[in-house]
Order: sequence, then structure tokens, then C-alpha cells
Amino acid sequence: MLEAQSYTLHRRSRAEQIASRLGRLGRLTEGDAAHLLEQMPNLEVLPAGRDLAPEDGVGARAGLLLSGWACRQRLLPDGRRQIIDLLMPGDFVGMAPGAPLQSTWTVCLTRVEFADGEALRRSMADQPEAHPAARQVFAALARLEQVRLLDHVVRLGRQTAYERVAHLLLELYERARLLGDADGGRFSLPLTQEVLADALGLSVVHVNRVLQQLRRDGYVELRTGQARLLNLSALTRLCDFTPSV
Amino acid sequence: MLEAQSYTLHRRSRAEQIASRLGRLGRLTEGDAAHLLEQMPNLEVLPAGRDLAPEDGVGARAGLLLSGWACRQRLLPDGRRQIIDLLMPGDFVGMAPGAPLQSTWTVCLTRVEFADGEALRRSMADQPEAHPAARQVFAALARLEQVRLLDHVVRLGRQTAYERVAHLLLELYERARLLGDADGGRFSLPLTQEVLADALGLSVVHVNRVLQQLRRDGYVELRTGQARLLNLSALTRLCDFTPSV
DNA sequence: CGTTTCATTGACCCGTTTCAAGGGCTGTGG
DNA sequence: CCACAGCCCTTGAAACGGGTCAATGAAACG
Repeated sequence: MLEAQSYTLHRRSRAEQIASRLGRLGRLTEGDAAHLLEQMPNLEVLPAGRDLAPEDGVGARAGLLLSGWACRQRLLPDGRRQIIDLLMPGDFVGMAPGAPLQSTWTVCLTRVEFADGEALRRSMADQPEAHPAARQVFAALARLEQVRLLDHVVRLGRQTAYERVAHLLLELYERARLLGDADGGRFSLPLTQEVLADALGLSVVHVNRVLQQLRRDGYVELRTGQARLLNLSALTRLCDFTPSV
Repeated sequence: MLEAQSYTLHRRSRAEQIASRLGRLGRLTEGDAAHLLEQMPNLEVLPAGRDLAPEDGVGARAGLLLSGWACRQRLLPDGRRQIIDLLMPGDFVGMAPGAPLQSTWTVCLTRVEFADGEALRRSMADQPEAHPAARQVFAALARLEQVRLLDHVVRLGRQTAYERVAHLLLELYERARLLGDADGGRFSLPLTQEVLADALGLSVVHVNRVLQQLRRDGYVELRTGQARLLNLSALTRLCDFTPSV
């Protein structure tokens, strides 16, 4: 009972954050955005490691991350893993228009609270005209995801380990900030160094060393799931970070 | 006069190839596809190095590559370049639904024959319902491009130089083959090793050495703009290549 | 409290980059 | 027809960034 109530409270404030974010994103009122969120009322709780969407697309879940982190990833036959994109609270999964993207696999990295959007997704697919605001928002979000992917390619292809880590931290900070979940460089980062390594195409050991270098250089503080970035302007410059809306 | 006629002939066969490719791609007849191509009749010839679409989106060209190669790329302040995607004959540029993707820059890598699709693009944006077939095709192509981008991320993040080169060559071969421009492992590849390097996140020197290794191992033959892949099955296996429709 | 997961550190190795120079091909102008 | 310039490919030697292996600590967990 108390548990359920605290969930409700939690959800309400999350919903407000997200509605506000969506409002700033597209040309829709916060009322529209709130209405959109009301169409995914069912909450699911998933443990770390649970699939959100398997590679073959069967049993894919569409919805919204209310809390916790997940990632889209791909595995090579010998076990190497590349993380394509990190998903954090406030991010939607599988709601973009068009068929779901094959050949990618979505997994929870932490315990996750997930708002089921399957009904809304199907409704949008069946009667597109009925959801103009939702379509617009999800199209805009898909475009942002696209741009993030381009950033990721550049990071992996042409940046040093030091730059890569700095760039990714800035991206995650910026995304948290847009949701109102971060300020003054501080944000929640409940990821292991192994996850960072698999996202950045580096080894765990080297991520560890680079993080320490960033600490020594006075750019980063890390404490149990919390990160703090210092001297944001210098950090932004050194890795050529450009925020994308 | 003779020149113009040969262009016409050239274009007709290209158009047939592309119509056939598009037909197999979506659920549209070759008639639909041919009709689509008729809506971009104007031909432009651009020299190597010419922009197809600048980074700010102003003056972006939408259309179809009839011959020659181009790439989407991004430059770092210190001159490093990362090629996001290679564009080859038969590829469309900037025709996907939705606003054009910022923060990326498209340049011709060789002399290019380009069919202007600006009119069609604008018509599709203004009256979406008037072009159901076209919308479907371009959405499908956008999805393919997405999948290619995922492959690219994995290549850059988690594959060795040897695997990267093999993987990219297979991808380009597969794309040429789908257009009917390649067979028996042979296809046209008018790219410098510098371009390959900037696509694969490697140095030119190392690309050169890897190509030689691939030659010595009996996987690749290269002659002035022509490539030939041998032992496709082994090559496919060694770099975990998966063709995507 | 054991057990597991995660962060940390050192030593060594290897893939890849950098620097530098030479060679081949193509186009151009004398 | 030759000479030259420019671009691209090729090769070697040396340096370096980052990976691998292995062991220890520290914290979270049941």
C-alpha cells in the first residue's frame, strides 16, 4: 500500500518532467504530452539483465523508461559486445513509427521501471491520423536518436580514449539535464565501467585508467552511481562536444 | 548529340536496375518504381569534392546517385575526418521523410551523375497522401541505412582492422550486387585508401597493409577501381558479416 | 560472514599510428 | 614527345596507445 503510493508519487513527478521535456521538444502543449503519457498507464518492473527486446523482434516491448538504465547492443560470435545506445530514464523504447529495427537487442542494465506503451504503439500503427501529436513527438525523438548515433560513430572512429569518455559523459549529462535530472554537472550514472567500455569500444582496464586521469585533471568526480562534471566548458572543448537540442 | 544519346542509354539501364531493386525492396510493382524515377528527370553532373549537402542543411540537394560515389562525413576541429556512410550508384540522398538530418555533410568522392529529386521531395512533404508508394520505398531505404549505421558502429567499436576492411568490402559488394552491378565477387570500387581509412577509423598506411594482407590471404584482388572478393563464405565468416536485405 | 561483483594496479605485449622516403601513374604544358 | 607536378600507393623503422593477463582491494549482497 505504502509501496504502491510511493510509486504513484514517483510516477507523477517523472511524468511531469517528461511532459515538460516533450513539450519543449516539439510543437505540442504540456497537456498534449500529459495526455500521451496517460495512454501508457501500466507499470512493469524488470530486473537488471532482463531483455526489453530480443534480436529477432519477437516479444519486443514498446514503452517508456521511468527509472533505471538499459542499452541496445550487439554481440559478436566470440563474445565481444558493442553497445549501440544507452537508454536512461525518460527515454522511449520501440515507439518510433515504422517497423521495429531488427538486428539489435535491448537489455536492462539496472533494475528498470517501465511504462508499457504497446497499446499506444499499436493504436498509432493502426490509425495514424488519430495521434498527430504523438507521431510528431516520436518522429522528433527518432531523429535525435539518429544524431546520437552519428556522434557515436565519430567517437568510435576518430577520437582517443580520453576524448571518448569525456564526450560520452557530456552526452549523458546533457540528456539528464534536459529532463531536469541533473544540474551543476551532477547526475546519476549507475553504470559499471564494463558498460562504458562496451559502449566506447575500449577495455575495462583502460576505461578505469582514463577515468582516473579525468579525475586527476579535475574534470570528473565519481561516487557510487553519481557523477559530477567540473569545468564543463573546457571539457566540452577538449572533446568537441556539441549538444543536440 | 552523341554524348547526350549515350547518357540517355546509360540512364535507361540504370533506371531499370534501380526500378528492379526498389521493386524487390518494397511491395510495389516495377511500374510504380519506374514512375517514381520518372519524377526525377533532371540530370546534374558534379565533380569530385563538390558538396551535395552542407552541414547547416542550407542548399541541400535531394536526389539519386546515378553514377559515382559520395559520402556523409563529419570533421573534427583538428582535421580528423570520420566518414559516416558511403553512397554508391543507386543510392538516394536526402529523400527520407522528415526533416533532413543536421550535423552531417555530404560530399562527392568521384565525379557524380545526380538525378535531382528536389521536386519529388517537396511534393512528398506537401501532400504525403499523393505518394504512398514513394513514401513506403523511402521509409524502407531509411531503415536499411539505419541498419548499416549499426553495422558501422560495431565495426568501429569492436572489430580489428582486418575484420573492419573485410566487413566493409563485403557490405559494398552486397549493395552493388543488389543493384545488379556486381557478380562473382567483382564490383567497381573507385575509392582511395584514404577514404577507406576515414570510413574505418584507421590510418591510410594501415589500410594499405591490411589490404595487402587480404590479398596475400587470397581474399581480395584490387585493380584500378575494380575489386574482386574471393572465397566469400570464409570472408563472411571471419568478420561476422550479415547481409541485410 | 562468505560470495560475488566491481574497481584498481602493475607488467608486458601487440595492433596501429606516425614519420619519412621512394615509386608508379596520370594529366598537363612546353 | 618529354618533363614535371600531383596524387596515390607502398615500404620501413620507431613510438605509442590501448589491450591482455593476473592479482589485490573494496564494496554490495544474500
